[in-house]
Parts: sequence; C-alpha cells; structure tokens
Amino acid sequence: MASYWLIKSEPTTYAWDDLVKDGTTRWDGIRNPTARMHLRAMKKGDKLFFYHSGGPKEIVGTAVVAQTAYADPKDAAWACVDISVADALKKPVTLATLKAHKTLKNLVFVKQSRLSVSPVSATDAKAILALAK
DNA sequence: GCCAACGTTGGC
DNA sequence: GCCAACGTTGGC
Repeated sequence: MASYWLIKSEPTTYAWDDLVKDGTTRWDGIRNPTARMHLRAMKKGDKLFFYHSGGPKEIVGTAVVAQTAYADPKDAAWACVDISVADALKKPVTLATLKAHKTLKNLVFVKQSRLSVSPVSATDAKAILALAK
C-alpha cells in the first residue's frame, strides 16, 4: 500500500514545470532532520503532492517515488530520493482551500508550513484529489 | 516588510 | 545537557 507525502518547493528554485521537463529528478537539498526522516520512510511508488511555496501557494501536481532514500552525494549526512513526474492537477489546490477544508486544515503541512516533506493520510490524499478535479 | 514558528547554536 | 539568543523560513 502506497503512502502519500507532500513535498514543497520554491518555484524559483525548482518548479513543477522543471519536473515535467526533467521527467525524473533527484530530490535533494533537504536540510531538516524531520524532513529527512520522512524521506527515508518513503517507499518506491509512494505518491507525492508537489506544492509551490513563495508565489501562488498551491499544490500543482503529483509525482511518484522512483528511488528510495540514499545519501546525498553533496553531503552524506543528508538523504535524498529520486522522483518521477505523475500528473498535473486539473485544478491546483491552494493553501487557502486547504485551510478552509474541515479535515485538510489539520494536515501536518498546513500546521507546520516550514516542513519541506510531510506525510499525508490516504483519506486526506483522496480529499485533495477530489478538490483538484 | 512584518511577524510567528521553528531549528540551531553556544554559553554555562 | 539545558536553555536563551539568534537566524531562517514562509504566510500574510
């Protein structure tokens, strides 16, 4: 059973469009112990929600874990994973929408916006996908 | 540009 | 090993 996660990126650093272009990319540069823990818990095939911070704050697409966690080549103390692009959301789900939702407002990510990788329950994942239609 | 939340650092 | 001070991040 695949798990769901939410990963966050600044569009100016690495945008959804870059992932679409690259197809698969190394998700590195995570420098937070909690986020690293989540990275290491990822399994191949887990689904990822891709969120843009900074500009329009919204979930723009989904990706899948292509390679489970391994040491960051730039700094072995940290971990990274490989991810592959999945689908763009028909309708991006904004932070405001999440906050207005009765269960999604309790997402780890909503409550702790600084955390760059956070878990999403299967129920919440379904709710997000429903909002994105 | 401000402020709140959180992580990290350094003195003890 | 604790805790205060500081820096960074991200939403508003």
